[in-house]
Parts: sequence; structure tokens; C-alpha cells
Amino acid sequence: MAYPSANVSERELQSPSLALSTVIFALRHDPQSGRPELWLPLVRRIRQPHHGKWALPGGPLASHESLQDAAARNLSETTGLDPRYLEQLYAFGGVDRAAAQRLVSIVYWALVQPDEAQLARESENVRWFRADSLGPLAFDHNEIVDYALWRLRNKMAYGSIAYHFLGERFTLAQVREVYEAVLGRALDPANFRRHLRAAPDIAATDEFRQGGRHRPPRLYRYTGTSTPVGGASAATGATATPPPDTAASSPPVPVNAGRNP
Amino acid sequence: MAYPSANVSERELQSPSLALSTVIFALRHDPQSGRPELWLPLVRRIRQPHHGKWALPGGPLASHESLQDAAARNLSETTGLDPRYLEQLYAFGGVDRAAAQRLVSIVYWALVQPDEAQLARESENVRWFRADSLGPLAFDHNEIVDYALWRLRNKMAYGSIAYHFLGERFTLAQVREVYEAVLGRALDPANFRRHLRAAPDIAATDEFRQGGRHRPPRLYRYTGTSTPVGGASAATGATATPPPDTAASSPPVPVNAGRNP
DNA sequence: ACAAAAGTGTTTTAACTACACCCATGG
DNA sequence: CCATGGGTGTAGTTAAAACACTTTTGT
Repeated sequence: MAYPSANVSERELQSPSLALSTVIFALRHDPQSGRPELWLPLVRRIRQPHHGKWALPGGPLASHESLQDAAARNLSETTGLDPRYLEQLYAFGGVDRAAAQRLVSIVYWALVQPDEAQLARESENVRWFRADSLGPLAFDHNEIVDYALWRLRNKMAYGSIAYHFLGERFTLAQVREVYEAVLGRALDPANFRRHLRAAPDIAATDEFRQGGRHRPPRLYRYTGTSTPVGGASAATGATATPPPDTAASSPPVPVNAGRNP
Repeated sequence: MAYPSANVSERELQSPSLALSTVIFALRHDPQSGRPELWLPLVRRIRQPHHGKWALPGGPLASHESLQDAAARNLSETTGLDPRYLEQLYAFGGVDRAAAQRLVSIVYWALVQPDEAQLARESENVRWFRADSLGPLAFDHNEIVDYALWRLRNKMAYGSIAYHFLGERFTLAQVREVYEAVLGRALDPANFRRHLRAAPDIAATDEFRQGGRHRPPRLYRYTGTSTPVGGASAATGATATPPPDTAASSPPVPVNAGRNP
């Protein structure tokens, strides 16, 4: 881009390597408690540095694709996933974050639904882990995951993001469970329900889920706009949906509602 | 970083150029109304492409410096500014955003205080503009500025960000004027004052501003943590979109605390 | 009939808005 | 003593939290 007056020596101007990585979150039901928990897929590094360690899926940026497209492609190639929700997280560019070379990573984060997560090919070199109990990862990926978790929780608190963990139809209790899993605390069912029903982009259907040994709950669907993945906004790579936190005026979703011991 | 299984051809793997740019905001008092307004400095491009057009200050990333350091250095070299508040905004990487070559720009945004802004050397090729009345800029810089404005307003709504526009000591009315300038609407002085006094990181001093033809207002100071500029945390250098300020959580990597206007 | 979760109503409490009013200074 | 903004008080309104209660299913 050649800006005026940049007086660094020519040797230093060699562009550092640029890579894309993605933190992918999905909910998995714990067989015992039945409650959903946060999981994410990692890939095992098959070369130096950090050979053998687990790392975030990622890869290089090809010249013909936008950042978002590149993130989606790398994701698909390494894990077989094609998430609906994919958003830029942060650009990490510390000097010493990769051993030998200078490396800048633009990190995306994604939410996938349980059925999608099933499709993810698990193998010797791709495995799912619980988000809150990761071992030491390659590079600075632990920090990146921590940051993604922090961002997820914050966005959850006032965003319309929880639905991206769920399928087309869902019960209000499922939404509550998503919140409880991500925020890590119990919420009052009654108040939570009231909040959701006041939200503009959740519509009731006339279907009910059968099978539980209790009164069948009504199914709802999300009518809001998903973050576009890939196609539309490729022009600048950041357009249609201004990246983070579209929510200044948006849907009030439940925040605190502690249940009593 | 060489991730596994990236099946794109070798020709496409050539790293695209990487640049840093910064959107700098400062408040300037309108001589007529006396009210502060948002301004930002731009630099005139002195080579192709977009020769002669106004653009965001920026430049390349040197191999020895973090992203944050590079942003600060470019800023200093092009405009003479050394802002206290400097945070990553977004990485823009659309395929066609620069004419000839592929270019990824990691954009930062900064807030500077009036006295700092005075120091900015203004010249033939560096000039300040009102943020809401910019002509067509080089590249996709109009979009970037719009996004920065949107983010500023959002963060303002519940952040502890306003003080970075002001000096060491300020009156509560000054803070209110900052909010009014950025949000574009009037606020109730009485209620605003109550909110600020309830904020944890604003402390009263025993000084008063003299000289107005009215009761001298008390001076306050900001005791919260500024976003470090180029400091230790620049290693991974993550600063983020804030939470609903109640979430007392701070991110795994730096950010500033919150308040409730 | 009973357990269990869906769903509704109601009281309490905190937060925010609007606006009236007093205070201290320069002219 | 008057104009001007600094600063305080307070009633009315709105949203949120807590929790008792009713409804509908499966077994």
C-alpha cells in the first residue's frame, strides 16, 4: 500500500507470514447430566514447530479469497465443518508467538450445531475437547481460546447468538440450556422465557416436541439475520454485517436470573 | 505456521502484503457553538494508486515490532501523534480492496486528547477533517471510518472510553459533552452526573475550575486502567469488544473496565 | 395418582426518566 | 440582582428478580 514516510529499513519490510485460524465451538450433551457443554475441535500438528501438539485448525490465505472465505475453506479442509456462524475474532501479531518466523494470525470463531458437529470427521489428527479443560496447545493458542471464550460469553449476554448453536426448531428450554452452558450458571426458567418471548426475532411455531415424560413444549424458530458466511460480503471482507457485536439496539436477551439454592 | 492439509496451489500461497492503518479520533470545539465535535486526521497519498486522495495514516509492519507497536510507530511518523488509547479495530482483507496487489490491512483506532491533537503537525499532506463530512477517501477507507464510528458509539454506550478524549482533570460536564458529541444527542445533566458519580473509576479531586461566569465546577480524574499502548501486553495484544458492563469479567488479555452512563 | 417439566401470575425491588429547585460565580 | 451553568431532591415509570402457582404430558 506504500504509505508516505515510513522510515524503516528495507530489510525489515519483508512481509511477515499471514495465516488464518478458527476457534470452533459446539455443544455436546454430557451423557450423565444430560446437560450441554462447550466443546471444540483441534488438529494435531504433523510438522515442526510444535510437532505433535494440538492446535487450532487453520492455514494460509490464498490470493483469490477473502479472509472470511479463507477461514471457511481451511475449516472445511481440516475438520470437514461448514459452520453457519463465522466471525472475525482478532488479529494476533506478537513478535515471538511463532518460534522461527514472524507470523501474524487472523483468527475467526465459529458456532456449529450439534448435527453439524456430528459430521465433523474425527480421526487420529482431529479430535474434540472440552473447552474448559484443554491441555497446553501449540503456539499461543491457549490464549486465543481463552479470548474466544471470553468474547463468546460477553456476546451471549446481549446478543442473538445462542440460536446458532441450535437447529432450525428448538424449545425455549434448549435456549436456556445453551445460556447456562456458556455462562456457567443457572437461570430462572420463568423469567428467561419472558425475556425470549419479548425478543423480536424469535417466533413461535405451532409444533410441539413430543416424547418427554412431561408436558410437550412448544417449538420456536429464529427469524433474525445470521452472520453471512462466505458469499455476500466478500467485497471488502467486512461489510454487510459490521463485524463484532451488531447489537446496540438489538434483542434484549436474558441476562441474570439466579436460581435459589 | 504450515498447517496440515492445505490443498491450494503453491502459486496462491504467496503471502499477501500486510499493512497497518489507524483511525484517529479527537474532539475539536466548534468556534460558533462551542460544542465539541469529532475530527480525524488524514494523510494525502503521494504515489499511486489513489495518488492525491486522502487516506488513513498507516504503513508496513516491521519484523521486530508487535502489531500494536507498529500501529503506534506509523502513527507517530505520519502525524506526529502518540495517543494514549490505541486498540485493534478489525482486519480488512477483501480481495479487491487495493487495486493492483492483494492487501490485508489490520486497522487500529485511537483516541487523542485536545492538547495532543494540537501537537499533530498539520501540513500540505496531513490535515484534519470532521468525521461526519468526509469526501471520498482512498481504497475502502470510507467504510473503515464508518465502522470505526459505529464501534466508537457502541463502546461509548457502556464503556469507560470517554475520558480518553479528555485531559488529566476534567469536569463532569465535559464528560457529558463528549458523550453528546459522539452519540449525537443531548443528555440530562442531572442524571448523567449521578451515573458518573456512581462509576467506580472516577474520583473527585478538591480542585475547581475557575473562570466561567457561573459556579465553579469540581474537577475529577479517571482512575481506571488505560489500554496499554505498546506496553508489555503487546505480546499477543488482544483488546476487545466490551461486555455489558455488569459482567465484571475482564478478558484473558487486556481491556478496560466498564461503567454505566 | 404422581413426577417433571411447561407455562402463568404476582409481589418486591432496583434502575432510569423527567423535571423542579437551590447554589455559587462573573458581570 | 440577574444570567448561567453547577449541583441536589424527588415523584413517576419501567424493567428485572424471586417464587408461588397452575397445566399437561408419560408412566
